[in-house]
Parts: sequence; structure tokens; C-alpha cells
Amino acid sequence: MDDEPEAVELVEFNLKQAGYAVTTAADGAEALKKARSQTPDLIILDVMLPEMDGFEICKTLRLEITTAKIPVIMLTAKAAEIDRVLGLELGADDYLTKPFSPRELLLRVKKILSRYQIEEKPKEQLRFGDLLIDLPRHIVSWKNKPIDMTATEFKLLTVLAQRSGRVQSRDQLLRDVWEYDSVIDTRTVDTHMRRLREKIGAASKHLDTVRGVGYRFVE
Amino acid sequence: MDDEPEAVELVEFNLKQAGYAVTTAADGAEALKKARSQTPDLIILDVMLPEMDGFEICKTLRLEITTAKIPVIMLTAKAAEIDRVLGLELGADDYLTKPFSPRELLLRVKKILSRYQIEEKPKEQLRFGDLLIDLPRHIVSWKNKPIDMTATEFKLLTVLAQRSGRVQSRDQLLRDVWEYDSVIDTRTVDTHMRRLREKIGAASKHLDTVRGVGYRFVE
DNA sequence: CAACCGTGTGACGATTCAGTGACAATTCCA
DNA sequence: TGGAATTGTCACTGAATCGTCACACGGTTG
Repeated sequence: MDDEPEAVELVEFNLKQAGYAVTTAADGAEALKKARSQTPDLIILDVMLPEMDGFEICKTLRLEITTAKIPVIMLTAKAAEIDRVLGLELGADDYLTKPFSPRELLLRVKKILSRYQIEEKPKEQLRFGDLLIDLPRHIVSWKNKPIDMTATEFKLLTVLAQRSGRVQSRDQLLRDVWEYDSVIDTRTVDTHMRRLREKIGAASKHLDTVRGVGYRFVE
Repeated sequence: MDDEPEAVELVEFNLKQAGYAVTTAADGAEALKKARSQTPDLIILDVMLPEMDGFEICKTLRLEITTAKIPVIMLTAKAAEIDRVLGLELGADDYLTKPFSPRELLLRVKKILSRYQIEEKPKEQLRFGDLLIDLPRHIVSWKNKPIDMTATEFKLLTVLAQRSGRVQSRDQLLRDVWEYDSVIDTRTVDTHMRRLREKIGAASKHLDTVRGVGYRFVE
């Protein structure tokens, strides 16, 4: 997320080389949008950006629940302390002054990620556009409006969403949602899918039927 | 804890100015001794030290229970990356390359301390609107009027409130409220929830039942 | 085109679940 | 020690939820 295309590419190339999945953004607005929708493990942010500067973005990221805890590394061309100060007080986790070596960047990234990985836990929230599934709160919401559903429906949706993109057979779902080696009819799954679709309304576009195979959650 | 007396003094002066209590050590052995006996909130360590170098000390600190969790900031004269790596791999929490400004040091110190403080303070009081739970006093009040309740009810309410928003299964509650791996019937939880709700009256709007899952405290 | 297969749908009885009142066992305290 | 407070269990009940069925629908296949 930088203003100089080549610099962005360089960073991207190096991070990808190192095995990280990288998404880039051309400006602040895009960066914020992607941060919200993808909730990355780490954000690298250039201070100098068109429109909204890096400080502004960092501040905004910190204010929103979904992005508040994502570590941020700030890139700055000015070595002046004041920039650093701001970066730190804004809650950035680290910073680099340009020019920096790719190796140095990788080290920072590695360090930050390892620090967070220690505390890392399985995802508590799954977000797909306007659909939010909050596991510990046991709440599903669509466009910030909570959707009431039964425990079974919640579990079914969760299992599908956690395996987003992969088709789950009815048998698979019976095992994972109903847990015991159920003596339950596989058609029961259909009924629950129907009820689930009814309840989540527009969000049911995420729930695909794969004829002859099973069901699939799509993003 | 440095090998150059003036530098130590400078750091000490600045930290004290900022209101921190500072202890210094002239060499590695002294540093270790003081770290063990005083268990400070933070250790600033120079890489270059007579006898035992900073890496050695850091490694030793990490090995001992009393000092393992104390955050360490490393100071190094060499900007070479390799040193940084070592510092990081040794588990230092941050580092500074010399020369550094006092202001920069203060920022790092502040940041590290705040990071740890956030994780460390269990709240003594929980307040949700008119409902106040005072942990050390063992008092619950609603609109400033104390509510009489039994120890079990208090614990139950506390556990739920401390995990506000997150659904707790009956089993979870049995583990956390009754503590031992209880042979108690999970339905017992229901009974206590009922009594709790009766006693706290209007405040029971905070106590949600999540059918098929458990109970949840909502704000 | 017609038979077929798999899925969506509406309805309904069966089951599960949490709230409730009662009661015995246990603990607490005077 | 004795009575009161607290605690754990149980059976009962209404309501929510669940599983199943029969049928409708729509695409696929021969």
C-alpha cells in the first residue's frame, strides 16, 4: 500500500518470495476497504499516500473492531523523529525508514508475525462482505443487523463458512454438524439448509447447492 | 546497564525525568542479580558489556522463571542486521541502534510497558449501566442499591460478566464457577440462573439464554 | 418428449430444551 | 446443636426446535 508503484511491487515480490500471501492497494480508501474485508495478519503502510495519509489510515484502522488488532508496519521517507512519534503513538507496531532493504523488511514482518502468533487463536469471527459470523458470541449478522437462528442452523452455517469454497457432502455435514454418527436421514440437511436460507435472506447467495454432491459456501 | 558510564547516566536521567524508577548495573553479573531480586517491569540492555555480553544476559534472563517474562529492550552500536536478528531471536522485545535520541528511547519504553499493562490488569469493578459488580468487595448493586446474593450466584454472575457477550456453555460454567471437574448435573446451572435472575430483578435483562448452547451476558 | 433423479417446499408429529416449583441434602452460623 | 440459608436434583410443562414425509419443481438423460 504505497504511492510508488515500483516500490509496492518490490515489497510485494519479496514478501511473496518469502511465502506470504500479499494483497496491495493503490490508495488509502482501497487499503481500508481491503483491510476490513480481508482482515490480513499484517498491514504495511506508507506514510506518504495520495488523499489520506498513512497516519490517517492507521488511526482509522485502530478505531474499528475488525481491524483494531491487526499489526501495522509504517514506511516513511523522513527519518525525522516526529514521524516516528506519530507512527508509534498511533499504535503502529513497527516502522522502517526508506530506503530499507528487503531483508530488513522481511525481518520486521517475521518478528511482528511471530509475536502475534504466540497469542494466535483460531478465528473468532468470519466475515464475508456484509455477513458476519461471531463464534464466541454465537451471533450472525447481515449488514450489522443480527439474524436470529437456532443452534443447529448456526453450526451448519459455521461449518460451511469455515470451509468456504469447498463442497461438503450431506454425510460430511451430518458428521460435522450433528457430530455423532447420526442415524439421521441425509435429507434432513436439506430442510435445515432451507430454514437457514430463509433466515439469512439475501446472504443466502453465499450458499450454493452443488447438485449430486452437496452444499458449498461461496464468498 | 551499559559499559559507558556517561551513556548509562544519560538514559537514567531521561527515564527518571519521565517518572520511571530506575536501577542501573555496571556489568552483566550485577544486572542479572538485580533483575532477579527486583524483578523490574522492563530491562534495557546494552549488547556491548564487559565479561558477559547482552545476548548472554538476555538468554539467561529468559531461562529463569522470575525474569522470563520481563520485557527487554536491547541497545546496540552496530546497525548490522545480524545483530538485530540475534537480539530478536533471543526474545528481546525491542531494540535501538546507537546513537539514539532519549526521546526515541522513551517512546519505546512507553510502548512496551503499555503493551504489557493492557494484558495485565484484571478489572476490579465491572459496570454495565446501572449494574455494578465489585469483585474485591464481593458486592453487586443495581442503581446503587446493593443486591444480596450467595457466593455461587456471585461467581456465576461474575464469570458471565467477565466474558460479556460470549456465550458460555453449561459445561464451561460448571468448570469455571464450580471449579472442580464437577459431577454436578448441568441442569443445576439453570436453577442457579433462575435464582440469580430473580435476585437481580430488572438487571436480568443482561442475562441471555442461548437455546441449545448456554448463557450469555449482554451489555 | 417423457421418464428420472435430485433438490426445494410445506406440513406435521416427535423430540428436546429451558423455566419452574418442590424437596431433600448440605453448609453455615449463632 | 439446631435452625436457617444455601445448594443440588428431580419431575413437570409449554414452547421451540427437529426430523421426516409427501409432493412439487426443474434440470438431465436417453
